[in-house]
Amino acid sequence: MSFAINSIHSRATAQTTIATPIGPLLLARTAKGLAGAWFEGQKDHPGVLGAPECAIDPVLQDAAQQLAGYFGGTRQHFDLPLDLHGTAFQRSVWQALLRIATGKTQSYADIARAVGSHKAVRAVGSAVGKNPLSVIVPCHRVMGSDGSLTGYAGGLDRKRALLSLEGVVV
Amino acid sequence: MSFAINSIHSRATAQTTIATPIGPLLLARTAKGLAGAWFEGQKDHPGVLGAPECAIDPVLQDAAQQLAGYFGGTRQHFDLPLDLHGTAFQRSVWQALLRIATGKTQSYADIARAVGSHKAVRAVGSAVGKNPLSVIVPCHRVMGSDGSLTGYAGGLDRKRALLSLEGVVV
DNA sequence: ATCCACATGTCCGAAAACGGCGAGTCTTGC
DNA sequence: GCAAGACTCGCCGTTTTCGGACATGTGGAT
Repeated sequence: MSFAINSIHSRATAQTTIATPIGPLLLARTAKGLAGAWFEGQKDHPGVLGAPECAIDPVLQDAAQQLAGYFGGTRQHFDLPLDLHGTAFQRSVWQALLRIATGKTQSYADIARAVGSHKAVRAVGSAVGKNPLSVIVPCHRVMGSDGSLTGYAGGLDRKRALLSLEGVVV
Repeated sequence: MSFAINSIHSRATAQTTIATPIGPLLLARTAKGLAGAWFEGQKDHPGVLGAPECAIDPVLQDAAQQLAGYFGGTRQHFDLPLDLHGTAFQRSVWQALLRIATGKTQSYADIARAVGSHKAVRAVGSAVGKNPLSVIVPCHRVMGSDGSLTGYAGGLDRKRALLSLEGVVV
């Protein structure tokens, strides 16, 4: 097995796996901030990371605590240094996701409008699907224009659970 | 809730509800004339209209008075400006209805012949069923070829009552 | 280099379903 | 026999549904 240059595998400086109500979540950081959060079995889960397992890393520890607050229902948004790697288009999509408030949802078309090209709906779809920071970058708040629960790299059950936790009725 | 462009909801300029022996009748007008008359509980009753409730509108007042005369048995036909919206076929059917005299009846096949396509009997049926001006456009004067009382958007009881008021024996 | 597959949404045409019917057949019950 | 139902099928405008084409950015396969 080989990994692309500059992938998370070569950049990660620390990692840890925390428990959540919807399954273990692997957190990874780089020198610049939190760079990855994948549920077990998730589509882009990197598998074994070369980085040292380190539960006392300040960023990871902070993330774990904020996530605990989120799943406990007491925290509405995250405040962490993020290191998002992707194309310019993907980053603008992910930024748009970060602007969706907890408990709200938007459609893929809404995001497309927000990033300036209202017809790039499918492109938005694949960009959303490649979000490296589950939960923290709230890609679960994106639904079809007709209100349908379209897809989620971590499985639709998790998407439903997250939305329901935020008080959204599906 | 949203309404189709160009529906009665966006065109109505005034409305009122009058009492009749067979239940409340909602009247609505547009700039061009009387455009709607629906009994309470009728199939296509538009529900709440956005138009201002206005009992002293000249057209509505005139309509109310003529209807009072009709239900009192002293008036045989109406003389009002009408604004009928529908497809070309529907309008031709409604025009044919207007030519049926009080106290007379015709069959759906008769109407089909009258509008030129003697085989479009079922099509006539649905057009008649969509008549927006109950009583005034006398869709209640249409019966099955065998004399049966087929259907009425406001309920068969009302159809029976109107015909009986006009002296038709069912 | 090219092609394909995607966590979509909009539009347009074709096809099918749906009636406030009517005429023709067949089946009952006298 | 013979009338009054029950059933079938054709008829036609309207409405609803369905399927394909298209627009778009990226990554992986060929």
